[in-house]
Amino acid sequence: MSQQRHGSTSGGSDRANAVPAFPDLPEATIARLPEYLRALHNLGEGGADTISSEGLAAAAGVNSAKLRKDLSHLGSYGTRGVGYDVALLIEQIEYVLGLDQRRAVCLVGVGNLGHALAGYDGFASRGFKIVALFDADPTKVGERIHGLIVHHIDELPQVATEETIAIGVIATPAGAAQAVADELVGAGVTSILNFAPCVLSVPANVDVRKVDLAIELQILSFHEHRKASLTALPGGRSATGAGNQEAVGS
Amino acid sequence: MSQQRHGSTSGGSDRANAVPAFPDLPEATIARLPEYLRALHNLGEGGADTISSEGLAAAAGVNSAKLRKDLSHLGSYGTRGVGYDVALLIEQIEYVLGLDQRRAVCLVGVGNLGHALAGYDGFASRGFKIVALFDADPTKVGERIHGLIVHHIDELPQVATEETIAIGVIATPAGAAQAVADELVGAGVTSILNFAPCVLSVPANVDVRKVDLAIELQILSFHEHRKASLTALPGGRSATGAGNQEAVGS
DNA sequence: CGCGATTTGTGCACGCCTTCACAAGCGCCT
DNA sequence: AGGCGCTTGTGAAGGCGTGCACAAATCGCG
Ligand SMILES: NC(=O)c1ccc[n+]([C@@H]2O[C@H](COP(=O)([O-])OP(=O)(O)OC[C@H]3O[C@@H](n4cnc5c(N)ncnc54)[C@H](O)[C@@H]3O)[C@@H](O)[C@H]2O)c1
Ligand SMILES: NC(=O)c1ccc[n+]([C@@H]2O[C@H](COP(=O)([O-])OP(=O)(O)OC[C@H]3O[C@@H](n4cnc5c(N)ncnc54)[C@H](O)[C@@H]3O)[C@@H](O)[C@H]2O)c1
Repeated sequence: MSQQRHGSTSGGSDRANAVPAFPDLPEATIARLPEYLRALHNLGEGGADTISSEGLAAAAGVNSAKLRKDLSHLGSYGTRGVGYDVALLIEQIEYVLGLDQRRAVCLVGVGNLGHALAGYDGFASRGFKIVALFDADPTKVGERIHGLIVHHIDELPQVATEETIAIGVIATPAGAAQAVADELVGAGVTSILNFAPCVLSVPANVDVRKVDLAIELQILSFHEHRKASLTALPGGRSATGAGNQEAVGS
Repeated sequence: MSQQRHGSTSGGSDRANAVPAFPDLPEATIARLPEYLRALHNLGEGGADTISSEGLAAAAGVNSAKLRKDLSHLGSYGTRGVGYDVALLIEQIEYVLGLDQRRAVCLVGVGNLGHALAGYDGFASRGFKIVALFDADPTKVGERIHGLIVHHIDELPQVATEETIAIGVIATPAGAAQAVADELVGAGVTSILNFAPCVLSVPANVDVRKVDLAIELQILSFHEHRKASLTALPGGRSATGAGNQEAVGS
């Protein structure tokens, strides 16, 4: 989820002022919208014109009531007795998420992980485009990866003036992440996706999301540990095929 | 996953010190423990013997009250007026997370991403060890990556009998993920970390966590969209920056 | 034209999580 | 010994999210 909400915790005003184009969606809802969107695309390719909340919920791995409530936050785009128009709903969700406008992404740290990310087509397929790669290692600068040339990190300000970069992805070692974040912020980046295992400090108007594999594994480890300590008296396995899924979370 | 929240283990049994099966920690707390652990290791290397909740909270990017409440769930390992003993707390958290026992991990799908994951030392540094790599592509089988040989996916059952594999990591295309998950479950894996953008269906006793880059980017995109539609100017800068994605309980 | 089947949208209750605020505990200094 | 400052641990309040259950809305059909 997001770490820094709107900065004003004590500011009494707020509330109901923001009427830009859409209401303030619950953070939990926002985190699920991309999942719905993916499910909708799959369904659309399967030839479905409309889909019920039950069906879409199953495809997205969530409760149908939750899905309906989530979608109700965007407005009423369903038809009672029928379901949701797949194409219309895709359009709406993409609009709310701001996916209708191409967003420029830059990637800093073209190492093991960065290399994989640079070639990931999951970026482009959702309106994101990697416009620049950066690294501090002179031996990597100039290298061509998936059609992009690796720039030196010092060139970031200049590249940023040529093209407005909204999102920066950090794939450097943890020790360099804060410095990189500072440079990204200085270059005008307002959203950061951080793969380095460390806490980043950024201005309040910058959003940071973190992906940490080690944390995911440790959470799984805890559940393994717990499961192992319950084997004494398991009480039976339920063979339900119910899928259960952790969300990301945010 | 299932939520058994009956009062089963309640009662007045206070297992304040040491060992056995532990209380049910809130899922939110579990997700933060690894972050505390990382911060503690950093602090420990910095030479600190004790750390206050305020200091540790800052290092982990959370509220200090939250941190204290989280730690209180594990028992009382702090000293009022002084703080927490770094080494002791590390030991306790590692125990609770089950990191004191080495957990065998296997990785399925040695492509772009899988290749990077196979070489990631963030696994080993927390008690995890990749014991096997699998892929379906005959041209990749036999390849040696970071000291490990890539096996064909069909060999999974056999390898699993040689070594108990607790955790499986899926880094295949989405279309193959469910089939791979089924095979992992069949081989006795009870925890899965899924990088493929799809919903997995597994038995109730298997935990699944999902990491989806595209979702992270889309959430950032939403906030970009929102920020762009607000022409107001924000205020100061805050020093928080933890990212944390949350999720629902397993 | 009305009726039943179907599905959305939502009021409501419940439980989890966060955060505040403070008493209790601990060490140190005088 | 006693006071004082510092820090933990926690009770309580409030907010957020979830899921149930149902009224309202819509379609198809006789
Ligand atoms: N490899 C993985 O599977 C994986 C998984 C999860 C998280 N991570 C994390 O992602 C980060 C990168 O991992 P990796 O395995 O790719 O490491 P890596 O060492 O292979 O790559 C790091 C890259 O960052 C570059 N770099 C270093 N300092 C820089 C700076 N100041 N500015 C720009 N570039 C700089 C290096 O030159 C190198 O190319 C690490 O923080 C790691 O913990 C890696
Ligand atoms: N590359 C990235 O940066 C990135 C980032 C996030 C998520 N992902 C996701 O991770 C997954 C892998 O991405 P990638 O870029 O490495 O793809 P890739 O095509 O490079 O690698 C996929 C690998 O899986 C193997 N494979 C296919 N079917 C298999 C099966 N049934 N059993 C075992 N192995 C099988 C393929 O042979 C291939 O080696 C995809 O689902 C992708 O969406 C990738």
